[in-house]
Amino acid sequence: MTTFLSSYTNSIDKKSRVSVPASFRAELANCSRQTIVIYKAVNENFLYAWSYDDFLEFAQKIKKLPALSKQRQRLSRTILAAAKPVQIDADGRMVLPEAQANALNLNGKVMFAGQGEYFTIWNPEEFEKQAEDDMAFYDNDIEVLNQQEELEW
Amino acid sequence: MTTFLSSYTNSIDKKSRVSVPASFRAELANCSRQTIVIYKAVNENFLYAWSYDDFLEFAQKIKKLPALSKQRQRLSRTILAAAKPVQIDADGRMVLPEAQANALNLNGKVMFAGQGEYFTIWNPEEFEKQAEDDMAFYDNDIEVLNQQEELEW
DNA sequence: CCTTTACCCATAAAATTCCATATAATACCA
DNA sequence: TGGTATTATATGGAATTTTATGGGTAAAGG
Repeated sequence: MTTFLSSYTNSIDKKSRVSVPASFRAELANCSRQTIVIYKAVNENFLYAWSYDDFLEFAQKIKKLPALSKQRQRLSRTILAAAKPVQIDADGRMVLPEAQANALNLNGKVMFAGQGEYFTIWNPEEFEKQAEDDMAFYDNDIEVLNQQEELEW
Repeated sequence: MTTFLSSYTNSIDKKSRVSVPASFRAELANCSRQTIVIYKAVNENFLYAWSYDDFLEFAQKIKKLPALSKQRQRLSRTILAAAKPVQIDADGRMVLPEAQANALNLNGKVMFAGQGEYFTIWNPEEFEKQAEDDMAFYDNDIEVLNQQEELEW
């Protein structure tokens, strides 16, 4: 299973190209294609990015909802219909889809944050703010994680 | 399971390289890769260092939370995105990530402290201070340990 | 056509590998 | 057991490779 770790900040050029961090590319190497599926987090200012393979697996969860249910209708619209597959070129770069790049209000720099089986894409300054907010929850979150650990035994 | 014991102080050079203590390298020998995952302890002045394998196991706990939940978002941002995997080279050295090295305020020396399935990385002087502080809690901590022992029998 | 997208190449900077050596630890042997 | 040879470890620096990134050009598509 893919595991993206660490974070990186790269430049975005006039053609909307950014280098995908080398370590992320290495993670993708054993996937069936060098394609990343990107969609915007609802009510948040970052993008989700999955390997094509893992995104399909994630999409299964949505597919399991009754085919014509309202929930499925809505989720497949906000996630599946919004998802853009982008290819990684021979130089290890991808082109950020216009609409999604605009949503991030970028200033020449793009930040990639490894978050396990997916990574997220940010305006670097925005990520900094978010990180500060996250700290307020840290102790509590760790507590929950520890409790989960106990349950497993 | 990996068990790091003892402590060592080595030099850090201009290129931010430090030798990983030989006994720690021996401990890592049966891991799938000679990679250490490093991340800074929150609100403390030392770094955690895990074998790649053991860190992935830890990451599993985070991955078990629902993929798009707020809690998982926060934990994976503060821990997974902050975690830097570093390779051990043929000479037994690793490069300390810049941001994390800065956080330790190093003066040419790095201290490694084996703490069981992970080890920690310190500014040697800082570790000395910490050791003194720890002494104040010693009697009480041993008490807790004894109680846990009784429960297990 | 003209615009966008995919390829290809070039290069600077950064990261990694390779080699060389001093020192410390260990093994060997008289 | 004392002394010496051998090996392992830590560490400095040079050489090589990888990465990120800019620009050009051909192909594709409207």
